[in-house]
Amino acid sequence: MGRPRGFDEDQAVQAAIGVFAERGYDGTSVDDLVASLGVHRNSLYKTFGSKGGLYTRALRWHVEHQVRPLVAAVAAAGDIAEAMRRVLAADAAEPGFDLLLRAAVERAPVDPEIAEMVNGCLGELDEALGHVLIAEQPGAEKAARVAALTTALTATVLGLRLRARAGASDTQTTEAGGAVAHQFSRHEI
Amino acid sequence: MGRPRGFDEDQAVQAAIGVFAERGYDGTSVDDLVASLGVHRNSLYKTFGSKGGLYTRALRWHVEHQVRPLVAAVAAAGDIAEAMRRVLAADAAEPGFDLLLRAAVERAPVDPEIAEMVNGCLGELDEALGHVLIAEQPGAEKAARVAALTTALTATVLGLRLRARAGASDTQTTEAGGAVAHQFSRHEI
DNA sequence: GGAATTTAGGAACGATCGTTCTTGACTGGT
DNA sequence: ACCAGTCAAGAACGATCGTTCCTAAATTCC
Repeated sequence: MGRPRGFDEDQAVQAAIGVFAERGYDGTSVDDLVASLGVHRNSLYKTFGSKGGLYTRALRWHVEHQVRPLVAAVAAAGDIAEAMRRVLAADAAEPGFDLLLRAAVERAPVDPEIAEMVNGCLGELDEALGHVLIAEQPGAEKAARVAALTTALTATVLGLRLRARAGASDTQTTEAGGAVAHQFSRHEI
Repeated sequence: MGRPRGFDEDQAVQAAIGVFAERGYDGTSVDDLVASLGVHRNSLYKTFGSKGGLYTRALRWHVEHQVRPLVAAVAAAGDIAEAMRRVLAADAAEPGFDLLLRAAVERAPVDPEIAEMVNGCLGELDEALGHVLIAEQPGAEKAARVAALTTALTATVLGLRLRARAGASDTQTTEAGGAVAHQFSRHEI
């Protein structure tokens, strides 16, 4: 059935995640991708259709294989402090969720498909944090309030990573995460 | 002293803020700027030096004239709920702080001058929230804990605006802001 | 009313953008 | 062995990128 491929598709997608996360969509050229992925132009277009197609594939892979496990780890945490610690630890290490962050800022507003993936993923994180919050505060039945708080907590996580990217120190973000977790855990919500 | 200018410099900078905030740095071409600012190429380069120079000027103006008043309004708020309301209201309206958000994500990591401006501005927001927090909780002397909490609160604000950009509804972000403010205000920190 | 000086208006630069085409190398099925 | 089909390699496409150059128009100073 023809000549076999000289590259692994998933491996190429993973490399694309790193490049897009670092330089952004508009800041990444096809030449950059060709050089970083080890996949030649023709194969790239044959396999992914376009630069945008590769980006969508990369974000999908990122969400499903890198962010989803992080969400699962958060959902399995015993308390908010532990959940916060896990999400910030995964954030500081590779691969984190930098591509999701950048996609939310620069692609979601102009690409409905990207927006749907981003919001779906953030919604899952909301849910995970909600489970931890409810398990920790068994007396709180007000689902609406929990939902609002989890939205805020997810926003805090995103914002802390954003500040880390912009130059904030690891200790600053770690302490901030711990402080907000403490604030949420020692009183009822 | 030569032919007078056919454009207002501050007005051009303000227009640039809008364009850069909407399309990002790499997503904005000089042709876009020429068309949106009503300033012709030669004048643009004569006045601002380069695309990057104009971006720096735009961000500086944004921080000093648009974000700073917002920070002042936050600092003057009576409690965290009011501060949160003010920051989210200014966020939903024009001009908000979208350029600061985008700069933090896509320019601060690669441009030290931008990083310094962004972090300085976020630090001011931290301070403003810290004042409100301390005034509200007069018994809390632990400055370190307040600093960590304000870092987290600033991150929450950034994250909520990020989610709004990505498609979250106004009510969702508003309720989230209210919920987190409530969480911070009705117990001591 | 020139001379000097500054801006506006565009054409034009080389470089790079995303994408396509051409050619040859390599494979499985008959 | 040969044909059909897939992939690699790279040249090449028109368009657009950020930037510069040249000329004409408009102002102040003498």
